[in-house]
Amino acid sequence: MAARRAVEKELTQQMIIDVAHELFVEEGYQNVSMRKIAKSLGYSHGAIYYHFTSKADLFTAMVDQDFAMINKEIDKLDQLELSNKEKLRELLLGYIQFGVTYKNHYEVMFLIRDKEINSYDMESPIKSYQKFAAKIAEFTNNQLPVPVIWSVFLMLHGFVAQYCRTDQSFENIKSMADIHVDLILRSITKD
Amino acid sequence: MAARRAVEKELTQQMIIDVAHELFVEEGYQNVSMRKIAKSLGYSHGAIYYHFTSKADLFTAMVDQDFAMINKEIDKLDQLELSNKEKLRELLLGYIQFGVTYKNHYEVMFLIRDKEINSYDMESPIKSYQKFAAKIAEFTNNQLPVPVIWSVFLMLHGFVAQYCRTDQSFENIKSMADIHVDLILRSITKD
DNA sequence: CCTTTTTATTAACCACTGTTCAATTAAATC
DNA sequence: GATTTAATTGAACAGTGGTTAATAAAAAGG
Repeated sequence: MAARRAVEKELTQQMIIDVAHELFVEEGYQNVSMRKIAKSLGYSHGAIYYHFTSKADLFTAMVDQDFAMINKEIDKLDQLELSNKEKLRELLLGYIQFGVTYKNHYEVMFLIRDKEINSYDMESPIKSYQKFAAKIAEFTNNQLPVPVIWSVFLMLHGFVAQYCRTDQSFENIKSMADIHVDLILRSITKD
Repeated sequence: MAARRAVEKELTQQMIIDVAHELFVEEGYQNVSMRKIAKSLGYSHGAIYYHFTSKADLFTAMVDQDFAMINKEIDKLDQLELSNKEKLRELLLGYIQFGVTYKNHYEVMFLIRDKEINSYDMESPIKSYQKFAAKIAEFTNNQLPVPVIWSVFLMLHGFVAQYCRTDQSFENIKSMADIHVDLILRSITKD
C-alpha cells in the first residue's frame, strides 16, 4: 500500500526547503515536525528522509542557501555606477530591504536559536558578515575602525530583527528605513 | 504514596520563575518542559501546577516581572544629578547594561517568539517602551521626532539582541558598548 | 489531639516527536 | 516486456509533552 507519484510531481530538496522555510519561521524549529512539513507538501513524512538525513540536516541546508542569497545581493553592488557614498547608502538600505523582504530567510539566519542546531558551524554567517564588513570599509575609503563597522551592522540588525516579525512590506516601512539609514550615515560621516 | 517536604523547602512562585527563567533562555520555550523545570527544582512536575495554571501562565507571569524590573531601572535615572546630555548617555548605556546583564530577562522579553504565547497581550512591553521613549524625549529637550526615537531604540536593540546570546559580561563588552552609544549620540546631536 | 487546609507526589491519559525500515510501486534501463 | 533502480509509503519504536485526578503528608487552627 505504497506508491510513487508521476514524475512531474516528484519531490525535490528545493520543494522541501521552501515549505520548511515558511513553517520554521511561522512556528519555530521545535514546533515544526517532519510530519507537518510532509503534510504541507502532500507527502508522507518518510519521503523527507529520502532527501535529507535528519531534521537538523534539512535546517542547515536551508540556512546555507539563505546566506548564499545574501552574498549575491552584496555582490550586485559592484555593477552599480555610483559614488562610494551612494553605494554605502545602497548597501545599508539594501540590507534592510533584504531582511524585510525575505523575512523567513532573515529569521532563520539570525533569529532562531536552538540547542539541537547550534552544533551547526558558523562558517556561512561569518563569511557573509565579512563580505558585508569589507564592503563598508571599501565605501568609506578604509577610514572606519573595525568596531565601528560592527556597530553599524548591529544598528541595521536591530531594525530588521524588529520588522522581521511584523507583516509590513518594505514599501510600507521604506520611510522609516530611510530615517534609520540616515541616522547611521550621520553617525559615521564627519560633516 | 505521596509525600511533602519540610517547611524550609516549600516551593514558591518566585522559585519556579527563577529556575524557569534560566531554562527558557538556555533552551527556548518549547525545549523546556514542566517536568524539566520541576526536576531542576527538585520537585515533581505536578507541584508547579499548584502554583501556575499552565505553562503559558508561568511564562507570562515571568515576563511581566521582567518589564517591571526595566521600568524601575528607568525611574532610577531621575535621582541622578546630571545634565540632560549625561542622563541621555546613562539611559542608552543603562539599557545595554540591563540587557547584557540580565540576558535571560531580555531574551524572554524581546527575543522568544512562540505561537502558544503570542496571545499574551502586549501591554507590558508597550508601556515600557513608552517610558523609555519619554525619557529620551525629555533628555533631548523634546527636539527629537518620534520616529528618530524609535530608530534609536532599534539601534540599541540590535546591540543587545546580539550580545544577549553570548557569554560575555557587561564589563567585557563595555568598550564596545561605549562605541555603540557614542555613535548613536553622534547621530542625534547636531555638532 | 483532631480536623481542615495547604502543598506535593504519582500514575495515568492522550497526543505528538524524530527516526527507521520493510513493503510497495512507478519510472528508467535494458 | 522484463528487470532494475529510485522514490514513496505507513507501521512501528521509543520516547517526550502538557495536563488532570486521586492521594497523602505537613502545617495551621481549634
